[in-house]
Amino acid sequence: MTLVTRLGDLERAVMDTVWAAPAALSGRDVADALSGRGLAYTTVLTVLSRLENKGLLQRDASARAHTYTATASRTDHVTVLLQQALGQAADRQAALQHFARTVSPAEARALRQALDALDEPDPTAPDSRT
Amino acid sequence: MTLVTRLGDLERAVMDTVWAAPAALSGRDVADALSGRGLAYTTVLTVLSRLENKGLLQRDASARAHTYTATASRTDHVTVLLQQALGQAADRQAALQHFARTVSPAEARALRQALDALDEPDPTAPDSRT
DNA sequence: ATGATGTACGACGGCTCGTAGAACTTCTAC
DNA sequence: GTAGAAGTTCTACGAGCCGTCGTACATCAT
Repeated sequence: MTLVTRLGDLERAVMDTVWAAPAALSGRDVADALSGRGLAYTTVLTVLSRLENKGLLQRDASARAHTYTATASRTDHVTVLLQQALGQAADRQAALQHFARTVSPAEARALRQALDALDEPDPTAPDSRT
Repeated sequence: MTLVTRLGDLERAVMDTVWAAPAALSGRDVADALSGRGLAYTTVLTVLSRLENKGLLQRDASARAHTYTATASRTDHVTVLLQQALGQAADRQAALQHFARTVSPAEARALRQALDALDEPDPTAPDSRT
């Protein structure tokens, strides 16, 4: 598996459409959502197929009009991107520390909160040792 | 300014070489460092020029053999990559929280430490107001 | 049956990247 | 001061990716 992450502009727009939708979308649905671009319908279908080949979309071909859903949530996808970016660092910890200084205060709070939650692995379970 | 970040394999190898060096490197230096690849010397020069055009390298042409240095540290570069990845998220805070759960314990500690340091803006300066 | 709707496949043009040769410009060592 | 070494610039080509469709073929409803 190579890098899963080479997305062009239109590909990203299609993924955004799929991620924003509450349910599976047909090619027609996506084409309609992107009608502002004046694309041919087949263009959208081609991109959907390519995204399926890249493993980002899953196709349901049971009906005549195939429908597509994302294989991973947008947040999961961004996490992969973040890990890939981090993988470029020589010193991952230093890179993270540098990065931490570039986030907004609200984002810093969100991060800290998530890190704190890591220390309480399962807040719903009764503590096994105290 | 578009995305500064499209690096191919060889381009990355060259950047790694430059980042790993303590001082500016000539084309010959880089070519020697990458001699394992059996590249033509001019290939290395071409890549160096492209990286300069992308803004990742700075060229010193004062001597006959031009030398190159990185315009940003590797850590800075990774930070840009991380911010770009984060920019793909619909909900940046949620993405960060999700990401926080995927880092190693040591990385989590490093992150927390950097976040804590954010609360003490300048530990070296005397407090201007107390 | 016939038009509407849908999919599959192939294709083309632009751009990026790895790759490098050819031509031109200095240095340097006799 | 001249020949070769070493450097740079320019141009180019082939592969691969991406936006973009057209055409051909399948299927469904009327």
